[in-house]
Amino acid sequence: MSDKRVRVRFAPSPTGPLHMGGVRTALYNYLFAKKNGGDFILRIEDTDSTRFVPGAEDYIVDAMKWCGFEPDESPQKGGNFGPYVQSQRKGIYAPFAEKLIESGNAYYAFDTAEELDYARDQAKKAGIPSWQYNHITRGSMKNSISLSEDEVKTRMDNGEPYVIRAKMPRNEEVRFHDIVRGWVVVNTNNLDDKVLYKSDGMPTYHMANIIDDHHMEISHVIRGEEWLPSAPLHVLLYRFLGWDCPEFAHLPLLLKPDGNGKLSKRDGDRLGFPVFPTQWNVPGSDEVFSGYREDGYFPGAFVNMLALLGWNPGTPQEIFSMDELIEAFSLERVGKSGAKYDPDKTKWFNQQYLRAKTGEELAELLSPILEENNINSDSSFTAKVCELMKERATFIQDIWKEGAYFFANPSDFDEKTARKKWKEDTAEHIEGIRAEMEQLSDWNAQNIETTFKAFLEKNELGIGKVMPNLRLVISGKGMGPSLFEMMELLGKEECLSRIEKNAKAVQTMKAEA
RNA sequence: GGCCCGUUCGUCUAGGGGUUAGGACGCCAGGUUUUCAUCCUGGAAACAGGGGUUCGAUUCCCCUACGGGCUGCCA
Repeated sequence: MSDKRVRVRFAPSPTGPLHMGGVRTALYNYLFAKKNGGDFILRIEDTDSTRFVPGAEDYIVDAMKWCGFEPDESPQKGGNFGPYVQSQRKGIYAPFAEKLIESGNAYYAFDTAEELDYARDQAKKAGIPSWQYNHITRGSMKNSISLSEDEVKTRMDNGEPYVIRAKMPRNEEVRFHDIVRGWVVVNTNNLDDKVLYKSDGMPTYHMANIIDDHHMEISHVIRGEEWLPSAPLHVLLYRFLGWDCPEFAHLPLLLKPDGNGKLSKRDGDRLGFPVFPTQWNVPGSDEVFSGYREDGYFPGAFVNMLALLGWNPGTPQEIFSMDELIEAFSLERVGKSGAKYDPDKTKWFNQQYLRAKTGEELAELLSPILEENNINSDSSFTAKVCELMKERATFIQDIWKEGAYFFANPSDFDEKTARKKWKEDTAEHIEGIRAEMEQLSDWNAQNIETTFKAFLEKNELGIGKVMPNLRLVISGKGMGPSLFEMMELLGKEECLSRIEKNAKAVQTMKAEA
């Protein structure tokens, strides 16, 4: 590693929402930059105007913000190396393409899309699965190497569309070091003459990438493994232009939890988990892709999970704040092999994060859900409910789903409990308990429990015979947190009224069954 | 097909020439609990295969198999 300032970039193309693999790439870039006191840059690579999707860029920015990390330089924020959108940098690329032509490392090519298709088609018929535009085939195509100087000039003068292709050297070993993978060696004979500059006047990724990374003084290129095959081309391009090559780190891919292949956007809704950080509504259609945010995950839990998918700190620690991640992160500890995504582990992370929050924090997060359900609840009461419920919840919604009875008298009663536990004499016992409790002046869990147990003893009743039924009339459920604490929280008046009202309701339900 | 990358429990992974191959998720069993959850204890569960090198290989090398990526005027 050189003594240059660390500057890294995350460079998505605005062709859709950023999926979790992309978020992880961005995260690793961010962690690496912050760990090394450097800059994290967001650059939008929109050189393919045909694939532009409205809203995608905003989505990317918002999603990163939700995840808890933001670029130091970006289209929104600006910076000293802008603009940060490639379509706005259009003018700077052409001279470098021309420079490559002059130095003999690139050439003009006039082949039309149809002609290229034809060549590929012919090759396929001859049993060659993938035809390449390379040192073998370029002589038989229409380009400034195969054509005479005059003909090239004529075509150009006539305004015939052309592209600029890189001219791969023959039989040369390209070696480069990858921080994750070590030395990678490729022979140029296996490389094709990639298009660098398109006929629409825009550079391709390969060209734009190299030029921008150089001008933006990017020190480390941290990107997905899918770029590994084109890295030798990039190394060559730096060399042709006489520029220093940044360090490379190619990250392993995120794989589908089932079967094979890399995680793709349709896997989530197929397998029941989001692949996107936040929900994505496909523009101009009703299609919606679910997001971690909307599904109730904490951004910290999501990011924590993602950080550990392909990287590990070398210690048993699993729960990390963003600052701790920055402190612990290093590219050397990034794994080499693809990681199958495990939705269960993500849930576990969320549970850990939920449990670490205070009742007050959870109450704050629960309040919109209460509002949706037209519940008006005192915030300190809500906080106590959250405190009591959080041990058995994975998501904030669980607190509502499992504990709605704290906020309103239940109208449904667990059938299984009613069927198995509610006997002919139950109503009588419940009423007896109610009467005893009515006498209680100091309403707290301890006293409620004492009173309850005294009643059992006096009437020689087993705890299992009465308690589930009492829980049933208080909460409508067969299980949940400590019954006495629950009753304390609900208050004397509410409990007594529920016992009376709900015992009758259960009785009726039994009779009807 | 070609090129490149990879391969430790089901999954995420630690480790690394001599280890009872460690942890986490999930799973199972027991304990705690009025119940569910939590929590505690325990359990099943892995070095892809074959050749080398070596006193010794899961670890180093080679081959095979398998997996993945790339193979566009997409990024």
